[in-house]
Amino acid sequence: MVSAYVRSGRFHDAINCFYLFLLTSGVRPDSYSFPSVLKACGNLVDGKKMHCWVLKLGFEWDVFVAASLVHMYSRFGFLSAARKLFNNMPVRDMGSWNAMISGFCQNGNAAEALEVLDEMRLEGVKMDPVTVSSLLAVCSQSDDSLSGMLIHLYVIKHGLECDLFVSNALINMYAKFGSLGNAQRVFDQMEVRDVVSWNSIIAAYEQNDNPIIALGLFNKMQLIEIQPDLLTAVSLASIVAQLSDCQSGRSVHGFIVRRGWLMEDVVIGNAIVDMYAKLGAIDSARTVFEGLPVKDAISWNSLITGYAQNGLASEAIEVYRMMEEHKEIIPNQGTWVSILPAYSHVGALQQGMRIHGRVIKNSLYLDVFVGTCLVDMYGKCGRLDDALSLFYHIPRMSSVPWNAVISCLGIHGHGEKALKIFNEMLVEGVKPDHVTFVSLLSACSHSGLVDEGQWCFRMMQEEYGIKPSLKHYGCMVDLLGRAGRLEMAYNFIKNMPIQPDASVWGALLGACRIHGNYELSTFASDRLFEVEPENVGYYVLLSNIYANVGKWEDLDKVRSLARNRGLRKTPGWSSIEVNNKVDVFYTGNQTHPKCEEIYNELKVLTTKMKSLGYIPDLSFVLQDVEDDEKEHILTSHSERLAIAFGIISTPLKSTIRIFKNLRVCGDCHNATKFISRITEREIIVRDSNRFHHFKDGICSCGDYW
DNA sequence: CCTTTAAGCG
Repeated sequence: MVSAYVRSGRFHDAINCFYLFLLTSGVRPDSYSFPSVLKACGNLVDGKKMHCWVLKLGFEWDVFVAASLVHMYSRFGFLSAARKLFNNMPVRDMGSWNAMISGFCQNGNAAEALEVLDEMRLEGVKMDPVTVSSLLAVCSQSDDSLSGMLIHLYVIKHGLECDLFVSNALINMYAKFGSLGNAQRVFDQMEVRDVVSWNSIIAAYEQNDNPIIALGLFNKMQLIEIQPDLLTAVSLASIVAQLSDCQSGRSVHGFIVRRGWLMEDVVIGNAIVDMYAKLGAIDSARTVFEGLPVKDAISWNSLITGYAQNGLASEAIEVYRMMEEHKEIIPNQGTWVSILPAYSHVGALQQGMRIHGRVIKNSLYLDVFVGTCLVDMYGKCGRLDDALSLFYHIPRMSSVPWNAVISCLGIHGHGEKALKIFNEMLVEGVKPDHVTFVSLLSACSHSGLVDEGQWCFRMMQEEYGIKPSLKHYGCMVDLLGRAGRLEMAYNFIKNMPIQPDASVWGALLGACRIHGNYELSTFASDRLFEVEPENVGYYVLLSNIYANVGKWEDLDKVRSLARNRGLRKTPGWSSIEVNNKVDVFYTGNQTHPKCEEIYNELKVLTTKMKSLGYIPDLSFVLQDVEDDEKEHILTSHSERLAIAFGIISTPLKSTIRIFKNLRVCGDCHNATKFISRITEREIIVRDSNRFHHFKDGICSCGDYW
């Protein structure tokens, strides 16, 4: 009975059953029941108590029972207790060694496990399939490919390859290391394969971004009538998400529901939540999440990430708030990595800093993922200095934190500094990847560093053998175009070895907007509407160009073109965080509780601005209306409402941080310069493109934007 | 008695 409970994972029931038996029946347990119940204890916590019972009933000389105790203690990481028992063992068989080693392996304690292994070798005891399987698992967990390969050599030398467990462990290990060839070779050599073998090889391809081969293997597995289990389904969910196959997603969901697995195991539920989120069906993800009988931290993390990745940052923040209300759910590293990007996205600095505090409390501040998210958060919330000093305190062996800090410097317009940090990266021996160069090129383009950008683009290909992607090309067009070299940018596009996409033509069109090139903008927009006719942003951009040069008929044409395609202008909004709360303003907003005060403040400001020489630039208004009306439209732009709200709601002369979902309008940019001078405040505006730091009537970007 | 496969995040 006890062992039946253990096999089905009901450890509490196993232990309770054992105690009931012990205390009521008066019959001595035998040497078979103790090992089972000790295994249950190893999965929970009260092993000490059970150890007492072993001693009380005189079972400590039983080899099996003693080995179980050793395993339990080494699994908890109680080195000395395990060792003491081990040294006192009457007989040391293979099982005792394995008990000790596997305990450490299951604990993730690779170093200890390998130490015991050395000892075992010194005593002339050879590894058996059990030892090997345990060790291979821990090598893959701890990324120790060297030890893993050595063990594989041992396996070949001693003919252990034919063992099912050993082969399965090898497939898993090679999958973890990304060597799919080796994993496949082991799989092909196997004479007998069980469901674990199939799951392992399917997961190998699925986890290494090869969903098509993974799916093929799944079909093969069904053909030879191996029944898929829960773990197969977990891989399957990820496969269909990678293939963005919504319909198959629904089938996988149905398959799992029919088998009742969704109610049985939280892991598969989480996998389905993640699958729907990745397929963009965030509402389905929410529904599955709500229906889960048990939710753990990963369930919550998956939903938060799902919202954040679908661009729904406020929903992600709301879900995190709900998660905090469930005291029994303890947020972990994954939670911070899910929620921090959402805070970055809306500029919720104060809330992000609260997370920073918790991260330090949980000693997770040295985690590369969390550290990178924090750097990104500080950078994107306008605290560049904090982002930089934090960067130097987190591990930076991989390119990931470097990419984040370079990108932050770029959006703040510090191109030179970004290049300097890139140089530091090379000096420290960190290899740049394709993301590094996207960050770097965009940093150059924001700062007008044309030559440096071209140098980076060449170096990327010649020294690092990275083939430029559309993102890189887009950055280059932006770099040349912004700097006014429109002809060069256009020739650059013509010479591209791959088909330019909308982002590339969009960069050219954006440059035309800045430099007012009517002819080229017409040409660029024609190409643009061929490849991406449904992006409303480009119609607005083109309207801006036409309005600027007074081509009202052309503007009307663009408008009706967009209208005929059923497109509506993305509403502009700006947000500001005051007292841990994010307020959002839409252009022309009349519903905010402080609405009247905001418009009054703007009226007062505008008068002062005009006396200092501010002239509204009416060319930024797309509507063909009277000048008075145009001026009013400019004044009610969302960024201006947010700034005015900031002025009346925060202490005098304190810094104001604004977020805008689209690009800041040129007139608002000019106006903010005046406002910063009048109110003696630093005003930091982050728009969809970059940061603008306004202070004493000037902007850090030097109007290069 | 001791052995293999699990979901989220840059």
